[in-house]
Amino acid sequence: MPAAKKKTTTANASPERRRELLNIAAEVFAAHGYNATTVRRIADEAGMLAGSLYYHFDSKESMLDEILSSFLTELWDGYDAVLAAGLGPRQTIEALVTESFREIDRHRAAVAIYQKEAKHLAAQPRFGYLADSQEKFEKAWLGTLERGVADGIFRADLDIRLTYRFVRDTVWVAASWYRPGGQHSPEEIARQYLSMVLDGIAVRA
Amino acid sequence: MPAAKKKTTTANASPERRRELLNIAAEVFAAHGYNATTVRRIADEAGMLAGSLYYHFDSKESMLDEILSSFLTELWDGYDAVLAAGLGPRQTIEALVTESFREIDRHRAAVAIYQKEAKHLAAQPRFGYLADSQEKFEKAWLGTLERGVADGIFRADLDIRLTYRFVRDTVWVAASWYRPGGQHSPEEIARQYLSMVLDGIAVRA
Amino acid sequence: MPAAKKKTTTANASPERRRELLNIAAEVFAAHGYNATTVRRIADEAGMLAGSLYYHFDSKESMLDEILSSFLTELWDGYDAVLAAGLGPRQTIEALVTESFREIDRHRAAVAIYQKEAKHLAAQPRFGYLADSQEKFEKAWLGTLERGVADGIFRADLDIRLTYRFVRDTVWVAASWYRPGGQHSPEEIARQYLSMVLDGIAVRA
Amino acid sequence: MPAAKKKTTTANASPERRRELLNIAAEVFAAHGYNATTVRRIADEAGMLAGSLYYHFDSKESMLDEILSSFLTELWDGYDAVLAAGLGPRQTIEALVTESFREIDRHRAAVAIYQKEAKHLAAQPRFGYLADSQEKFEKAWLGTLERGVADGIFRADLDIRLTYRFVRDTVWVAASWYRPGGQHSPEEIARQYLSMVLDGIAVRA
DNA sequence: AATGAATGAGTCTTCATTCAT
DNA sequence: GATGAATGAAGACTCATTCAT
Repeated sequence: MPAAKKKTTTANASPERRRELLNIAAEVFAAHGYNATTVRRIADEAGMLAGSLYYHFDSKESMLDEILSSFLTELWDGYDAVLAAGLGPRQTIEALVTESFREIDRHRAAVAIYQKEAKHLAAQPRFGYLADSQEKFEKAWLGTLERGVADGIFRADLDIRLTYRFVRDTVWVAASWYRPGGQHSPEEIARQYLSMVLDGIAVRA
Repeated sequence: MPAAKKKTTTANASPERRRELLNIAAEVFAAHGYNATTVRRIADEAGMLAGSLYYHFDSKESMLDEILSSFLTELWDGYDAVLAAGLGPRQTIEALVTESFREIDRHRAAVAIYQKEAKHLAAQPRFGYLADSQEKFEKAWLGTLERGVADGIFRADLDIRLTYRFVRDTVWVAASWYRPGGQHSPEEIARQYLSMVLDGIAVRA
Repeated sequence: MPAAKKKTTTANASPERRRELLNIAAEVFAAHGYNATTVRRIADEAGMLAGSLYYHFDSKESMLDEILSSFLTELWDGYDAVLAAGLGPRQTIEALVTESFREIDRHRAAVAIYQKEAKHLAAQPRFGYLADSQEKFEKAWLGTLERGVADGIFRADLDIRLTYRFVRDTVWVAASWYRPGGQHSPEEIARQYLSMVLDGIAVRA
Repeated sequence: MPAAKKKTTTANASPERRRELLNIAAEVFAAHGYNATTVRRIADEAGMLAGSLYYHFDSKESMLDEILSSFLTELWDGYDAVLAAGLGPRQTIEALVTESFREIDRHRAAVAIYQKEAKHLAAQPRFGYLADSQEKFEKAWLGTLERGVADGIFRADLDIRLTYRFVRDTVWVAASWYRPGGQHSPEEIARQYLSMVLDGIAVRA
């Protein structure tokens, strides 16, 4: 009499150990790229043999999946709270940028991976949620910018989609150089970025 | 037997064919990432068999090398001309940004590859010139910004290194979405980007 | 400009070489079982390295697939000809048995593999044709037997499905001991088997 | 340190639990083949973890061993009784066939495994008893048939070895489709098989 | 008796590269 | 200039097995 079949998803193992291992994996993926990272390298870094990782995870891809999806989950928790707060366009942008830098602070590796790999991963069914997230993301930011233009708060003489990309990239690329625990706190970096993006770097006449 | 070991095959073949093949390779590298791109894929795209590429090139890596180095050569031709022109800080930044968007227009694939792979490639001796270029690049941009701050043209209340990264990333990330022959000319995109970077997106009080 | 994309099915390579390799593979599969056979073993037997087989075939499974499907194709060519000939039940059975032994003679390895692996393979979508074939097979044999019983040519006091299995197994199991080029020709073996099946081994009173 | 290396764990545990587990294992081996069966699959089916099986058994192979050897032991108990009874050739064949179907009824899984794996296992020293059994088996059956031919009870115009294989395979292959508790009792199936084998399926003129 | 976590050997497969033709 | 066939090294993954708890 079969007892508990189909526990194949390898969701065994204590969540803490999984987290540890995922952090290690994320770090290596971020540093060398997903494809260039060997499972063995991750295992080395974790002090175990390559095959042992498969006790905790189904595959290298499922590690990536879990890293990205848990990052996006947290990100959207923060974003949704901001968007639900009913702030004005400028305050919304400020809050989104600040929240973004906080996420970069907490999930630097995941963000870096996201930057490098999201585009081609989004094509695979398994990573369809990346495309979904991108769409939702665009709607939130672009919508806020448009509202700001309509309200006369943001400049109307700029191509709004260009502006969107400008702000978006400006924020996320930071993951490529940001180091947690560095000179500036995420909030301070956000403040400076916002100042640049909103007011420009030129001295006002 | 003469000692002319390597490079017996390479560099035969008409330069035009090489260029064609490198363009194809660059496109595929840009789309899927260098590591994820198989030589066979490039060959498929070129209508030949994988092995046949080795009549034209020493290795997959040498294709990458040639793509990146010829891009950087052109880039520095443009940059050096700008830097030698003796312009003021603001005009220099304007000219560098414009030149950069022109390079993105001409070498979109190469720039995209550069963005994704430069960081980890720079560690390898063969790609040492990437690190050199990055250093020279930083010197040029950061120097100009510092000059601008000293001259009272750029704001002094911002962390200058943060500003540098902001401008640098802002420009190059554009390669990830830019499509040659699109709605805006490189010059027009440069103009809008400059307006954002210099004056900010907020309406002036 | 991509020329001839999507030739991924690895149906390159001269058909003769493929056949040679498939014969080798079939022999090894038959001797040790599909699962217990390593790709390396096949390659060894073929005088090449394991990886080299992948120039000719997509996977170990596709070798198995090709072995089984090409056997079944030939088998049904023969069977269909017999069934289309409009013979009486007894003559049909005789012809089917004879044809079967000829197939065993020509495809001994494939038949042995079929015997061992068909049952669990048939569950996989890729090998669905095995189930189809089994069904068609049953229809042909069982139908002929039923016709024979109706015509008063075969005994009516036996469970007809039991009889079907008896005849079916009787024939195919022979693949496990048959060696081509042995003492008896396939036709001679067929003659003796038919004599046993039709008349029994007991001396008639 | 005493020299009692192996078998420290094994053979602990209540014999009933062992039996249960062996039955489960046999079922899985029979369904998917020994090699294709993972220890984890057996454990799943038994509602425990893979490692836990090693409290009861030394190895996967030892499970197989125990399954096959205990089947053969029982089989020979039955056969030996028949052979010792001093029956005539026809009655001996009848008794052996009946006994065989009873074994199939009791040890269906073991018989199915035996059919699939015996040939290549027999080569390994550990399973030498399989070869021994086969030899003894052949001696018993072939001898009885020869005696029958000599006595004028069985036909003399057939190749006796072919006849032997015919009868042998005819009986054992039944394990591949037989389901205990089905429509016919083992004795009834034996009766029908004997009728076919002895008298043939054709209506007597 | 059984679990959780790991080992280590081995498997299939991929892929850059070579080279005779 | 290109093909066809192969090499060889490496990679992801599997699985029987071990063992402390």
